[in-house]
Amino acid sequence: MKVFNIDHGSAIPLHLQVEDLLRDLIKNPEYQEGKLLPNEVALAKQLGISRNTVRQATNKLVFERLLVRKKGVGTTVAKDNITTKLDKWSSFTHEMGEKGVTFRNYELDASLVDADEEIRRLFNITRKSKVVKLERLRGLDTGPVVLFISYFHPRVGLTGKEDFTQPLYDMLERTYHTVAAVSKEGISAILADKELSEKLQIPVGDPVLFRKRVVCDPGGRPIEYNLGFYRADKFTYTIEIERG
Amino acid sequence: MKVFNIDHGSAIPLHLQVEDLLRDLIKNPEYQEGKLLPNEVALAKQLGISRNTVRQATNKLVFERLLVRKKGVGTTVAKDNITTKLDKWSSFTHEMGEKGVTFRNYELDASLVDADEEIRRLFNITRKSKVVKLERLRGLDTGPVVLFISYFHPRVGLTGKEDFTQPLYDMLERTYHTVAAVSKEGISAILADKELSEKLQIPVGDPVLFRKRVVCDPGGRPIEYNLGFYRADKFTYTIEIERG
DNA sequence: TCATTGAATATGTATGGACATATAGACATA
DNA sequence: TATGTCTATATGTCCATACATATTCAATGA
Repeated sequence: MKVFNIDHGSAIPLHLQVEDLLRDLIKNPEYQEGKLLPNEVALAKQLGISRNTVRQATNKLVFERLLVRKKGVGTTVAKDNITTKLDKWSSFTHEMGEKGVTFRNYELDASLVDADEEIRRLFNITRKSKVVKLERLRGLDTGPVVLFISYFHPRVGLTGKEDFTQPLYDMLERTYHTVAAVSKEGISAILADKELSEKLQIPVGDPVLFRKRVVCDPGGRPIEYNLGFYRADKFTYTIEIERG
Repeated sequence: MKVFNIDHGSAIPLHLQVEDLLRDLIKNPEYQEGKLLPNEVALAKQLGISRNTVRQATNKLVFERLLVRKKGVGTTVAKDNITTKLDKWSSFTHEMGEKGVTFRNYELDASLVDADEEIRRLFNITRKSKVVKLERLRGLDTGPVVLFISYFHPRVGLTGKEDFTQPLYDMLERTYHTVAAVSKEGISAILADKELSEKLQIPVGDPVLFRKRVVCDPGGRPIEYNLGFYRADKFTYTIEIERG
């Protein structure tokens, strides 16, 4: 059993230490299955801090809907988080597979990079945090069609050394227990710059379909920020209606 | 100027009273434009409560990203919330308008109903809450194409008496200051039951494209739960790829 | 047997105080 | 002019304490 300790001398605020400690603690299967967490008073005493500080930490997890407090009973790990798991969510690979189209990777590169301001805000992480960046150039046998650039939230725990050739969301679910449930996305069109033209093998200035996508887990917490650049001549992402 | 008062005798917890008070307060344009809110110590003193209670209230709004606290400076209303407002988000009416297709309403009915369990969980509201339900049957001149059923979060403030013939998200933004920024959606296919077949004017058992959509404001808070039932023979919602 | 009471226990609410730390502005200095 | 320093101010962190209220369960009593 892991020993939980609080460092009163540390520069890290106590409530943040407790928060991390709790995040670790509730990974334990018995808590996942519904066991009551140590009660606030006991936990405070055990850690040598005040109950208020414990609450400050748990408050955050409660807000994130990781924990559920019940007056007179105790605190447990939330069962099935927030949004009804939507009926269908499929990765790009699956969508294409269902259409009978086979994709291949032209380039694939993963690395650990600093998070820029946009990503920091989106993921709500600090300046010091590193994120895994995944760049994938994918297409048909006849040539590349789409360039994906993905950034993953540190919470997921990727190292950048993973095998990214398998379907991404399957891998996240199986290996990292991270379920991609919903996404927010916006679509617009841009012109190909030099880099895009080279990668997608189109002239500079050609139209490119640009899709931003934030993939979230069932609790609505972001796990991936994904930029997709599609050859507009090869790919349409539309709502279509036939005239009656 | 509205007088803010706290009722110590009320059954409603003080921090909730303060929370409501703040929600009202920050609707004031000067705060929307960045003016510092009254500082915590002064506010506590003015309301005759402790600073911690004030913080308990502001904490919630900070969590919701409505407020931003800055150490040594003060607290302000959050400017442009959370997710980078995605580049493009358009309502169904707009999407169709851009394609040069004109839609008409075949049926339109709004009412106040009890929220079922799914909606309560999605909106995080209590059993007692009523929600506005909007049912719209829309289509081309040649016949109905899609049945929309929408539920609106009570926070939006709809009564059910609104003019729903105008574009929905425009109306929400202009009249209710609710910005629909992002949505989460899932798509699946179902078979038409009796009700659907009658409304969409198709045989029972015909395929129907079923779309669940949760529309959220820029802070990620749900404002609408939307079910869309599309005639699959008239409407496709797809990712298409052309063979090279 | 069954309903009521009451104790134990957990979270919910609220107070009041203390010191730490980041910020902006005024001021003094090189 | 540029730089550093001091200070007032506001939030950040943390504590000890008290009482309210919901829940559970065992003991009690009709």
